[in-house]
Amino acid sequence: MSVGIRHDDLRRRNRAMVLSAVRRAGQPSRTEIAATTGLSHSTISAISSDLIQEGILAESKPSETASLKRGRPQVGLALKPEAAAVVTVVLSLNFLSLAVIDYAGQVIAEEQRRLDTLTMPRNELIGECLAIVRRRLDDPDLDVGSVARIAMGIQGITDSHARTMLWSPITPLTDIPFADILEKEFGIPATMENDCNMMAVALQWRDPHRYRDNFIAILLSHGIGMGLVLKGELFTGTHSSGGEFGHMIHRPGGALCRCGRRGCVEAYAGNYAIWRSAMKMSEDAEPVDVGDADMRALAAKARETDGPEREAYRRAGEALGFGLGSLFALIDPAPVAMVGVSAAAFDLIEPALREAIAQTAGGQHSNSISFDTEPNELPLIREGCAMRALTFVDQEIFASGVQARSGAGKNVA
Amino acid sequence: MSVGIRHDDLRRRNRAMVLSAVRRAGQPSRTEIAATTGLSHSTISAISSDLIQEGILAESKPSETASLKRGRPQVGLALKPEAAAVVTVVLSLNFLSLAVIDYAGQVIAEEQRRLDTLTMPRNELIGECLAIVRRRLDDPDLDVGSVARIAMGIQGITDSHARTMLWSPITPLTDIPFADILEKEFGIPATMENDCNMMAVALQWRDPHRYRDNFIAILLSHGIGMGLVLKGELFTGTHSSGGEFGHMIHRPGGALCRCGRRGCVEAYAGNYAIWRSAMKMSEDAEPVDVGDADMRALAAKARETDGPEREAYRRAGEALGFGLGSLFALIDPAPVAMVGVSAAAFDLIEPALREAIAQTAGGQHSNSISFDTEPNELPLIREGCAMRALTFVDQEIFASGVQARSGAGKNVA
DNA sequence: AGGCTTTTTTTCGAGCCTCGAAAAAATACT
DNA sequence: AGTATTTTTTCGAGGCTCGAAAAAAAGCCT
Repeated sequence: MSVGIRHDDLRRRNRAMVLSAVRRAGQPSRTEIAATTGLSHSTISAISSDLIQEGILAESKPSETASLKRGRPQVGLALKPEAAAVVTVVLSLNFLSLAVIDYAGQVIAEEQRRLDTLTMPRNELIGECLAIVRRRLDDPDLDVGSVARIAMGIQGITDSHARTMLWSPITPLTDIPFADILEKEFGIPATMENDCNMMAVALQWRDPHRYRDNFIAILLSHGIGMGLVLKGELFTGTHSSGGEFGHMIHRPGGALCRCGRRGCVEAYAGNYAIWRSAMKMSEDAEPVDVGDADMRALAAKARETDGPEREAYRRAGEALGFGLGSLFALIDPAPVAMVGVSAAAFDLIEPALREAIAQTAGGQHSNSISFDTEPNELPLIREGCAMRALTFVDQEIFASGVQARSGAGKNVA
Repeated sequence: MSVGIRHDDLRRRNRAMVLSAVRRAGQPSRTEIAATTGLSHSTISAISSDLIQEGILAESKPSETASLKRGRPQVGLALKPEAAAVVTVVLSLNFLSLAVIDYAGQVIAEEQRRLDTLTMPRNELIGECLAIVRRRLDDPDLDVGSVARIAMGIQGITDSHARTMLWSPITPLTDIPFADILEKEFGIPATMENDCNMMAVALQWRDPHRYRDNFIAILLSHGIGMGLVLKGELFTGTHSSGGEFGHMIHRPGGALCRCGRRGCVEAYAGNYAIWRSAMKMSEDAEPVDVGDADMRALAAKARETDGPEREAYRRAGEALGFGLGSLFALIDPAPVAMVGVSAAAFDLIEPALREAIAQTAGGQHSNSISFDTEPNELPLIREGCAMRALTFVDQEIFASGVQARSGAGKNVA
């Protein structure tokens, strides 16, 4: 089954450990790296000396705080920004955004574009995505040769290998192999990631204290999505990106969901569902798009008077609560981050949510389950894509040593 | 975060690979092992020569089928039965069973006992478990020194490290650290495993073709349990054994569940729930124990006439179907094995189950989801415990080389 | 029967890798 | 300026895997 460890894998893995330690810690000294990896000082010394020679790491001036101690001061190691670059492409409803990010994680270029994703034919949609990347790669200011990875993120379902968009609410089109398309066009390795998974990855980097080994990111937007990290690893389905929390069944045969089925959590907690309920429309009413501004107005009204608007949020909370309860029955409770427009209305959702979750087996100690909110999902998705792409470069390219790098490598003797 | 690879880990890991390959394949030749592990012939030769010298493996006579080919015949390597032994203890409702299993996986001794688990005080329950083990270890026919691991399985929730029984339907007692108790008493490393997880492990070994990377084992008995294998690995919760499929919410505020809450899948599909429904009792009626014979009679009656009995099974199927639908939304569909008394009544359950699952997002291709049934759970649980314990011996004891083994080692120079 | 072919297994030297100890480097303290 | 302290590098030892070649153990062929 799983394959044995060859002798050359050893160095590769330990180089990867060092890179990972540096990316996580920022500017760790060799001694710190030795401590976190458990490898000997001599090994760290050898590996970091190689990595510096190859132009992947650079020594940074000793941190000023260290001056208090006696002894030889530690010298920090940092990722060399010019060692490589990655490109992120995020496709969401009527909106396409791109960023170029250096190896140290800084944004060095970006571009955004509105487009009518719902009605675009297949060729045009793909064409726009390729064009925005090409424009940036053609930029003479950019060292094109150093772009080592493209990570595309999309709202919707992708396959478990992160290569193909299987289905998305932003377009009627299905099964677009974006990763293959990008790779063929630009000759740069690419992935097609699920938006909520990338949100989770970003949270892990933003707040590793709170979001480390086990947590849940839930997107409360038009639809309901989820990114799940268990035991420090992104959880995906066996075939698709999985984690379709929004389509767990809340009430069998219940309200009509955007997916065409009935009773999904989303059919009670998605923006369209809250809107439909607040407007006292039938649960069978066809889902409609609701703008962010309208949702904010709805939330304001719900806060003001105890009418159908407030009841709509209450029902959304109930659906989310029972859904989370079922999820917690499977994985045990974990911290939750609520992301998206309706996360700004979490005050309206939370009471019913907690009440519902307390009625479930998974929510036994519902008070100890903590929620955090973040109304803006796009920056998170981009950050997640960036970190995904960068760690790929760390683990799969730079860890392997001997690779022809055109960008920063040219200065090396 | 994760730790670097030391030089000495290399050998350990590769020895573990070889042992795993031999356990999986039965009597593979060195050449076959080299092929499956990807290691070189020289390495396999060196490692297997060590393992033979240490009394862990033994050469077996060349297989007769190979005689057709030219060339030097392959010589098979097999696990040496005397290299070690493990003990399994399975505790279920009013029933305690033990088995001693040799390193090659053959049962070499067993004992079973009835006891009144529901009313036994804490000390007695623990005492019975210790006593049954002690009796076997005191057996003069048994080479006690070679017992390298005890795996205990219990119906109920265990912690994610497989050390403590947190809760079980077979006793009102909670939080019994059986693993620690056994270790302290006998000085042999022990674990406390969840029954459904062990069913899943056993299926993986019984039919690796069907149950390999992704599958689900569901226990249809008094309660509803689940063991889940994803990407080849047993899935557990973050704190508990997790996978409490039976307590996902089917109908918010619905029928009374044994767990005291309402609307759980189990409150519709557990034996007591089917019985309650067939007897036209209220959904609020307190759950009662139903014997296996009674359940078989109920199933027979349901097959005979289209009355409340058949309807009860239909409702059970519906609950299981919507529950599976929600589960599949999270992990994507996978093969399912139905285990336990009510698996023998799966013909009564299946139609409604398929109908329900077809109404869910996860069950889009409900016809392609395949079900298998196995009415007897106890043998599976024992097998799972045995394989768990044996692979522990492979990976954690024998893989590390230099260890003082009393049993088979004494013949080594 | 004896030599030849084929396949499996072992042997042997080369090349890496990590480790521990000791040396070197760089700073604060006295 | 010398000493103590801490970090980093150097160096030799020991292990591990690998590839190539040799050895072993059959069947095949004349």
